[in-house]
Amino acid sequence: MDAKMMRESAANQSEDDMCVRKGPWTVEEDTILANYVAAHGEGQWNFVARCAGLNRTGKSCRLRWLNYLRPDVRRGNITLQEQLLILDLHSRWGNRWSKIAEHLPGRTDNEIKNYWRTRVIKQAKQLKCDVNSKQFRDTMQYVWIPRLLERIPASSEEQHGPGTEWRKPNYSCSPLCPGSELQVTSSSDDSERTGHPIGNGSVSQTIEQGDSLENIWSDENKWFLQEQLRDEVF
DNA sequence: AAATCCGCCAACCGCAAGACT
DNA sequence: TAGTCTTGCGGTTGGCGGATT
Repeated sequence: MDAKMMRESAANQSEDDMCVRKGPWTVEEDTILANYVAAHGEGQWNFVARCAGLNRTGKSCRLRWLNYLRPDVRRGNITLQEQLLILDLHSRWGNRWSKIAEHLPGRTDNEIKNYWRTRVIKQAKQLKCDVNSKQFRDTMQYVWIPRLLERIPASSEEQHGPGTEWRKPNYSCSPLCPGSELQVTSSSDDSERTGHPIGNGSVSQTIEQGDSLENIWSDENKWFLQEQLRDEVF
């Protein structure tokens, strides 16, 4: 089919948009879409939607295929390695979900985005800081990422042979930004749960020139942060 | 047992960029 | 060059199911 026919087809589609189906996909729809893509390949999603007899938009078909039906889509929990990679890549590229997803084979941008919003932003809220703040980034870089590295058994590295995307990042405590302040706020629940006398309030520390996180945190601050993070999924 | 809350995830929406006419 | 359409991306929402009250 040439481009002209595709356009005519697309033009006719606008009439059908009035009664286009939305919401969850049925097994029948999945089968139709999967069979059609298997026979004709990906792309031209508006055309696919129309010719496969699916009362869906092209966008909806594309999304369903990429996020669910594609044979190489990986399902299940995000592994520790994947978590680490997401944190690492997000620190470099920000919310470039599709770019990050390129480095996690089988994972979709949607899945990574959901992971970030449900897990990482939740952690930031618990720490009462903005997810884009330097405070949170430092906490991630100097606390969570090292903790993840500790939890990844050596054997798991063997599972990632040559040619795979996974690599163990080399993190070090570089000097922090002078003048910024690290702060963690606690609730009475924390002291009740842990028995530590810190109680309500917050701990904070202003960063001086040349400081690294390791040497600026007092023992109490370190302890508090560890307690905050002790049971986290990270 | 019923009601409510909350986390997770699939799917939708709006926008921007690029291709095409 | 302007208009139209497709594709891809990131933000947001709604519903489901498990946990809690």
